[in-house]
Amino acid sequence: MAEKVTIATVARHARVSRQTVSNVLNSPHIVRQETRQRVEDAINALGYRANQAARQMRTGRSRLIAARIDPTRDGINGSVLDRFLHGLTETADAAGYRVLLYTATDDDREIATYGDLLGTYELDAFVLVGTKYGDPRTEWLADRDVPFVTFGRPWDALDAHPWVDVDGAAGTAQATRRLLDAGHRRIAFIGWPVGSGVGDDRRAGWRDALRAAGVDPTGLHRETEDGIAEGERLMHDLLDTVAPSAVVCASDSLALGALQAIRGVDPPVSVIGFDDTPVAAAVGLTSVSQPLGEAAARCVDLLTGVLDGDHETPTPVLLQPSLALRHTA
Amino acid sequence: MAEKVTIATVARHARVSRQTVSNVLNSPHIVRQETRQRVEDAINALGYRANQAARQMRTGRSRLIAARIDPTRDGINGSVLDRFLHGLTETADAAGYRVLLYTATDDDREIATYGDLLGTYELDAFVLVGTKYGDPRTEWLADRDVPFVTFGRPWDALDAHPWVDVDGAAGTAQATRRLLDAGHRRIAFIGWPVGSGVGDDRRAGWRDALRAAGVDPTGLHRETEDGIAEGERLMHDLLDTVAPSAVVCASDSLALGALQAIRGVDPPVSVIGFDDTPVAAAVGLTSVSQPLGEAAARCVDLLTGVLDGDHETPTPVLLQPSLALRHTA
DNA sequence: TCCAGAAACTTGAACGATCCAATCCTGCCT
DNA sequence: AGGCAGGATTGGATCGTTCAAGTTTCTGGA
Repeated sequence: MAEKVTIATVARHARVSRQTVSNVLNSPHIVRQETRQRVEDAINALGYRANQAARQMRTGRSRLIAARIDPTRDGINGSVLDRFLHGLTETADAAGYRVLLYTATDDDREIATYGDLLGTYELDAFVLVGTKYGDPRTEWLADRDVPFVTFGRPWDALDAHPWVDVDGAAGTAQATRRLLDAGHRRIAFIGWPVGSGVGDDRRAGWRDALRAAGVDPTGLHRETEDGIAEGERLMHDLLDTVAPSAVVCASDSLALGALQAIRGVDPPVSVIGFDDTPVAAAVGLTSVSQPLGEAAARCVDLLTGVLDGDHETPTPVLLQPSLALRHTA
Repeated sequence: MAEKVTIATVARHARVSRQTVSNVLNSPHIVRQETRQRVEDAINALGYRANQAARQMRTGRSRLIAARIDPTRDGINGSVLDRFLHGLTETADAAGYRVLLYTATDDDREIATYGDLLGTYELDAFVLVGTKYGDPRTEWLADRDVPFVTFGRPWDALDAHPWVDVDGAAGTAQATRRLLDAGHRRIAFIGWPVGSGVGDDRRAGWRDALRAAGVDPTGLHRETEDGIAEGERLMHDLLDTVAPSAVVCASDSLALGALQAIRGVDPPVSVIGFDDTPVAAAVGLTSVSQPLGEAAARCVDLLTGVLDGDHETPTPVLLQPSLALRHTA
């Protein structure tokens, strides 16, 4: 069994001191070219890798980023997180960071987990997916100067922290305009109850696009919790009352419900969902697509900016979604 | 700013030595009840948490488990990994371990990542999802005595390592029997090309169930790569040639394609998929459901067994799937 | 040739926990 | 009262790295 290769092993092999090896790794510019080469050769020859625990103990930095993985709720929108996490892992890796998972069933437990992760693992930063009004989590982290980024903008506009988000209103507006261009006028909207930032934003995009086209949106929208059954119920309600020729939904779950409700209706009602989930692709549902990989990459960018460099709060990033066209609209 | 709470702080507060505090944490039974209580009170009062880096440096154990997160491929089956990872994180957490994510585009890179993770982070173990014939990854890990578990049995039966799997054959057999019980006789199967362990296993379950019922499976199966379009194509082929009254599929993707192919066919053809993905739930597809949370939990069980205790190779675990009944069968 | 000053490199100490070996109690028995 | 056994407690060393401070080597100008 080969003995452990430490910085001392490399130093001996390259006939320099430990510190010089450390300098080659962390501040190469202060080491003479010739010496640096000798050390690098030794590192390669021995297959040396810096021990993260020892480094962390001295520097207090773990090069670990925490991200939460949720229980798959209704499942349809779950894959959004899945794709985001993959992007996050990939980009973080390239930046020399690793992603650590955690779960929590509610905000209190999540905050308790923060304390635990910070205390025992000395995590460098957190990535929060999803934000809401008066989010206690961001407040807690900000109070303790823990670096974090949210995927989802802060709806309070109280404290400014780094965030990345996708412009949901632009997405629904784009969807609505496409329906308008196709000749639709009675374009309904099925969304979430007023009060959720994301939901209100998506509804606003639809409403403003209609108004801009001179169409009165009054009475054309319905609100409910997310879910297929809920979407189906509200679509039936819409068909019975205002008889829209098209509908934009705040999620693919709702859109899927709407699709079931309009089965057999003639002329066919156009439906557009939101999130471009695998389900949408599977059933041919036109849907607003979020650039999740890009969003994850920008999250890492913001974090590394805070962690490795400038102390000023970086500029938030608002990404534009696109429309994945399929045969329902 | 409160200063850092170390084991020395706790010791001072409880009027004992550092070692006693360490004993309370690691070998509570050798400390007198009264003293233990005093130390525990101090720990709570100060909010002390053992620094993982320092512990790791001395013990060489990181209490970190690595799991791979794949790019979502066709997306439909992606949520399987999602749900597994969530279960893994939850159970690992309860056992005092954390899950670290990594990605890799091919086996060679994945193995290179193993070396990196082991060298710099001293990972305790790996969880591999999916196995294939002659998997180079398990070989590499086994050669180096790195603890690992696979979710998916070793198809070679060469080297025995701990694994957890779901009995795919039992799942398709159960699906097939349900169709037989409903009166079907011409029950087809759409699966993956011969040579993948998982695919062959699922086909075998269907075949054996048919034979057990005295039905000749010859000519009733088709093979293709996974995908909705592929499933649709092969279902059309089946309808044109053997005209089955029901079909069992190796995945929900294939089943979804089959569903599209039979639209309008009368009498309706029954379809059963595999994996019970969100898509299946959404479109009402009956599907074989894997106990993913349970599988993840058993993976953690096996790992902790290897890590914290006995040196003997633990017994593999084969879990039974169930049938999620919906309206397509 | 000599010296100042910079550059390059080396040495000792520290991070916070655990392990080891030595010491200190405490209760019990004679 | 003294001695002893056994468990409880203590100090010191250690893991591998980086920081801070010290020492040597190099460079160039008078």
